[in-house]
Amino acid sequence: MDLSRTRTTLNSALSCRRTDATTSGGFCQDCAVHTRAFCAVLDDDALSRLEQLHTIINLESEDGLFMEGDDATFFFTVLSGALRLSKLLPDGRRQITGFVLPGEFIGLSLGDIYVDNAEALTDASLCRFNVSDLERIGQENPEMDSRLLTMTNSTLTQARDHMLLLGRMKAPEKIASFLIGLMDRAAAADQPTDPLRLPMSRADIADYLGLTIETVSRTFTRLKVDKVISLPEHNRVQIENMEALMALAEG
Amino acid sequence: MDLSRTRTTLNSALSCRRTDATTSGGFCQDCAVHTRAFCAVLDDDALSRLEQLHTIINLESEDGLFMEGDDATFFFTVLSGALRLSKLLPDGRRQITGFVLPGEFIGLSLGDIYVDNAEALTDASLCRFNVSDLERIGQENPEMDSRLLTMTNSTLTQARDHMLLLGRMKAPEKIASFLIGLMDRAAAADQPTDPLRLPMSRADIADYLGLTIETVSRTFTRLKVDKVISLPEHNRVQIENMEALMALAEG
DNA sequence: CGTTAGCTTGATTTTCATCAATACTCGTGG
DNA sequence: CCACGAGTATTGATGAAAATCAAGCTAACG
Repeated sequence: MDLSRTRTTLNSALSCRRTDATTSGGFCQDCAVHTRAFCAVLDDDALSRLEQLHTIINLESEDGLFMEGDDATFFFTVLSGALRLSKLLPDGRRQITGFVLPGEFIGLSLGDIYVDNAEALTDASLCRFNVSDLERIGQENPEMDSRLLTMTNSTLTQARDHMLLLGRMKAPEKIASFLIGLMDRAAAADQPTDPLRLPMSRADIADYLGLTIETVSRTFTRLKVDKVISLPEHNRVQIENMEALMALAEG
Repeated sequence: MDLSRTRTTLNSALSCRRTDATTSGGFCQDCAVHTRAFCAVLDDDALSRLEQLHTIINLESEDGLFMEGDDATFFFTVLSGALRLSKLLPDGRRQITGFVLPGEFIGLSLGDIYVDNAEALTDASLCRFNVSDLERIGQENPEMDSRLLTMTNSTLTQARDHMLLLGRMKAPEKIASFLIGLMDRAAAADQPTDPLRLPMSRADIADYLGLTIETVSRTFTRLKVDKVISLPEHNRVQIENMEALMALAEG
């Protein structure tokens, strides 16, 4: 098992390239995710206060946003790109607990520290707030907590589905479920699904599905041989037989 | 794999023994969990409205409360006992996604149907509300959503910890983590930890940890042989070497 | 007691991880 | 433009962990 990951130094949020609200020239009304993010339910008053408080953060692929154990000072909404959340065992074994897509948020913590690692999967931009500012706005805008509750509950539902996958599915079922889930999300975001782009490495897929990269690779070639998918490029998948894929995903 | 589970008919919430608010004679102030449950943050006014709306449900061990796909009409707070939440694959493979203890709630759904199965692990009593009633109270009492958010977030954190266990831990590590977690929860609830009671069967433990009952059993005896634990009874565990157990749990 | 459900133990098989080598991709510099 | 090298992916051979198959055992209950 690769121990180097535990030693990898991740950038702290503070060291990322940053554009503040006044120079970014962006307003919430123009924001790419303003209809989907937690702030979509806020009125103009609250929104204009958020505008004063936000900072735009730009990450490059593989940049770290925060690590497990860091002070949970900030709360982020993803504007573009994708991030991964992960947890590590002391010996470096890694489990990716989820991918975070535009409109979704990161960094809502229980106590005062983050409970997982967040890293950019692709180049990404985020909208950052101080947790304390956000709490203040939340107290004055009850609809915000309601919205955060709905979004958190949705994430919890996904987490439980993923627990079924991790605990009870075999490798081919895991891969099939993964591809279908990815396709659904791409379709929902009006991104091409034919072929489908894999924005993450084999290592990321393995650590998401509780497998090794070798098993991921072997399972892809197995599906290829069986004419269920084809792989025009290493990070593009063409689904050739959707019925077969769905049959696999269902167990 | 045992297919019989998918055919098992579970009682619907409607068929459970029920005591309504007037005959139960219970008031929120006297409730065993009134300092811990979601309703702890409500003022006297809201509480007295809840009193009018609640119904006490009593379950016996192994009774079903609801199944995945049922209309999500009700929301429940556990007053006593414990329940399990689970998800099934079509062929009967089961993953237990969590145990629900007194003070915690069940049945907050995304859409209009439940996304998992809820069954009593032990005899249990619950406080039941109509989701629609609760939503009304919530709109008038913003602190309720804030409380539900905190509790849901806490459950999500547990779920992610469990994903690390399911995806990356070996059987002995899973069992050790499980025992430590159980001990912490028992200690937090002022229940005896010496020996520690296992309120669930080997099958439940297996389906919670993503193992088979045979592997659970073998791992227990392995820990016993290694003098890490002893098993005075099938459902009591005595931790003999806490250091060794914690070392295992950490990987 | 006898029966049954739940638990343990043993033998064998399967799946996936590990170890090891090879190929592909892409960027860099000769 | 091609050679080189690093990182990533694939493929192959082997091994280990856990599942499966199959008896027994134990404890609880009529």
